[in-house]
Amino acid sequence: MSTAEEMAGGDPQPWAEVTPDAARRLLVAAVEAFAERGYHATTTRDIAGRAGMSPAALYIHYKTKEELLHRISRIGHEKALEILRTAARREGSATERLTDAVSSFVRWHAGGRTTARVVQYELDSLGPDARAEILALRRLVDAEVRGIIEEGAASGEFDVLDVRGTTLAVLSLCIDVARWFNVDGPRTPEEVGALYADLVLRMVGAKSGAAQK
Amino acid sequence: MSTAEEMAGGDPQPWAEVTPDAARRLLVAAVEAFAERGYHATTTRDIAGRAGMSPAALYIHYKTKEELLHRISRIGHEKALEILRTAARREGSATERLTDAVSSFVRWHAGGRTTARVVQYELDSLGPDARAEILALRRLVDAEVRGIIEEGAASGEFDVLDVRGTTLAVLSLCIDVARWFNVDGPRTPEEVGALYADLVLRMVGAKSGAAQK
DNA sequence: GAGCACGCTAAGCGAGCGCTCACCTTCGGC
DNA sequence: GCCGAAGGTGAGCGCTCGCTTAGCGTGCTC
Repeated sequence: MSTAEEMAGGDPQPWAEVTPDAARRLLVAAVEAFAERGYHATTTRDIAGRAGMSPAALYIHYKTKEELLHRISRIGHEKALEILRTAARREGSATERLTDAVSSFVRWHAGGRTTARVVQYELDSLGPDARAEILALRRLVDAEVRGIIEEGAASGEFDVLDVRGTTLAVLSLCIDVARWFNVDGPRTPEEVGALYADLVLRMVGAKSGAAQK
Repeated sequence: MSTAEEMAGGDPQPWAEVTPDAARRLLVAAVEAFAERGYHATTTRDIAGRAGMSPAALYIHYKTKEELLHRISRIGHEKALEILRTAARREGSATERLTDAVSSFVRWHAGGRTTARVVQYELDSLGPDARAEILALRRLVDAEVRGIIEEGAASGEFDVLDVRGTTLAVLSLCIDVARWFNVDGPRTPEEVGALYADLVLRMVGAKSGAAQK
């Protein structure tokens, strides 16, 4: 929730839907800790400490440590899905919508890298029920991107041999940004978003010459 | 070291450089356990149990649990680097060498997903010294791929705006295969390798019409 | 065939884990 | 001004963790 995240395209009012205030502070602390050290290497004492509370306070708002991860993961996936839906359902050609989808999705992963890391890489730490729920959200994410690519391919705007495989690769490329992106590195989230949108248009064989912007 | 990994393009004699036999069995058990549950969620008792030994046996061959991860990571990165070097330094055009590099690199990540997962995703679990050593290997990996792309761009074979950014994206795409690839899924490592080689050629704007194979 | 290095085990240590419990504040309603 | 609910704390329980230590069997050496 620090300034870096907000400046870099993150939500200006992140986790606003989490109430009361103490529960939100704990959740934000958990996001930071999970992103830094991973779920299993994070202790409940660490989370409570970051939120300025005693270890016991965590259990007033959350039943277990896993429930914290579950809540983070669900809210994060819903946010990711919303970003892609907005891009997929706006006006414009498949090329424009794919550009919008990739650049905004990448901006979210780069700018909110802390959150995105937890959302994308701690899925296996959830129990079976929670994981199944999150996997359903991921299928919706996949469907949004696949929809754009299918439409572009059907209209002749794109040139794609394997729609499912290409969709997988596009999402994979975007998601992996959360692994390598460095806030102190040479690229801003906006730059990476623009670069990746161009690369993805090339991958789908979009007709417009994105090669020479 | 199971059949699936060997059939799918993995090393037929994996971890042969690790001796004595008991040390290799422990290391193979650790790879499996780390890949399944992650480093921090894996106990030394679990590793020893998989290798058919008592927990104490681990400490005869390795000083700590982290030394196991360090050894796995270094051997894995050396193997990955060797794969890319072989492709980068063979005869042929930049297009041919990039195709070779991507398809073999992807085959390794898909076929040896167990190993690749540990190698690519447990880097943060290492201590500062070990992590620095591994990061040096990763820079060599990056340099091999960047070299091919630079040569293709210089000769006019490729059309690339941002060589460093494109290199990053290509490697990112390949590495993320270890996250999503499923041995029981619909695609073989060879199919993913071929698909990804085609997508990467599109990303670098290779002149040859890979779009219509 | 005695001596011994080596590989391994059974038992367990100190520490830190997730989580609980008894109790303490604060504060709005009447 | 009293009261109960809501939200917090300090202490600590039971457990499992990474790792150690004392001792045992086995096979090689001479």
